[in-house]
Amino acid sequence: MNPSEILFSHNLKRTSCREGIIQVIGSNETALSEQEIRQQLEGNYDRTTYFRSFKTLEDSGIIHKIVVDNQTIKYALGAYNKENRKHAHFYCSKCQKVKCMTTVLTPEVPMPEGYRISETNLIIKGTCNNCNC
Amino acid sequence: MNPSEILFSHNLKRTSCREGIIQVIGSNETALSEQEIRQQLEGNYDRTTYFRSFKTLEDSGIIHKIVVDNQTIKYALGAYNKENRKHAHFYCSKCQKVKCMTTVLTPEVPMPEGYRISETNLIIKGTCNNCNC
DNA sequence: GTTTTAAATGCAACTGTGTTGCAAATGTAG
DNA sequence: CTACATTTGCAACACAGTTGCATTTAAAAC
Ligand SMILES: [Mn+2]
Ligand SMILES: [Mn+2]
Ligand SMILES: [Zn+2]
Ligand SMILES: [Zn+2]
Repeated sequence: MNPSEILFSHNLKRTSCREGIIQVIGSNETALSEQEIRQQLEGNYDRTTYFRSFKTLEDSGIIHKIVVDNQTIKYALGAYNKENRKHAHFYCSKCQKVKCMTTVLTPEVPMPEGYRISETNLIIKGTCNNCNC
Repeated sequence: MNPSEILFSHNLKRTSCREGIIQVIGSNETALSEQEIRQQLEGNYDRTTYFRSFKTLEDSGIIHKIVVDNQTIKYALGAYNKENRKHAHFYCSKCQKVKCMTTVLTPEVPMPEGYRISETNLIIKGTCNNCNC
């Protein structure tokens, strides 16, 4: 599916900003920050528009947001794997890239009595296969 | 150990701001944000001083920082349990409190060839035992 | 194709976090 | 008490995030 079809299938208006964001994120191996997306995007959209677009796209599940730390936020396509499970994310402290580790699922955590889990986020930091050569 | 002794044992100057931060964090069950710490602290310190104090205290391992999302940052005492292992953190989306789950260790994650892990963060979101009554 | 309307965008203004440089204040060792 | 290195306060700045409102636009209705 191309960006336009993706938006249509989620009952979202097909605006150039949204299509551009999906297109750029979809053509990268690693997750991208707002700045990186903006640099790869032709149209010059307002910051507000980016944030509202990210929110809309995230709410619909077209993209997902990865919070590495309070200064490092990245976006990638999709949200779940085939089994509707969430995956871990890897942050390389050398190249600063964030990769969706689709083979590493977030763990089922045994919680003390009384706690209910809605979401589990697993962020792994280290150096990636590229940077360890 | 009281705040003054903690600072001394880490070769840090015993300033009132640092002692206050340690004291406030140490007397709370859950992790605290900068604002919450400031509210419970008597002295009126500059924001810069807080941030530099947090950094110093974190670098020395006296406190640890918990990044729930890019808008929610909390601080708690300590950094490791007895076995020098890191624990998971629980964020309650009802009461917004963050709790160190010292019984839940961060998992040993099996990574693909070539990746080296330096740190693993596990953030669990849901509702806590207090809010589920 | 034109009209209509709800939704998306741009802009201005604002909050909050994080960061730096530098002068003044302070903790600590001698 | 004195001297000195460290910490602090202040000013200035960078940048993420958020809101209200007027304008523009997508897409449905005609
Ligand atoms: Mn991912
Ligand atoms: Mn903790
Ligand atoms: Zn790398
Ligand atoms: Zn709660």
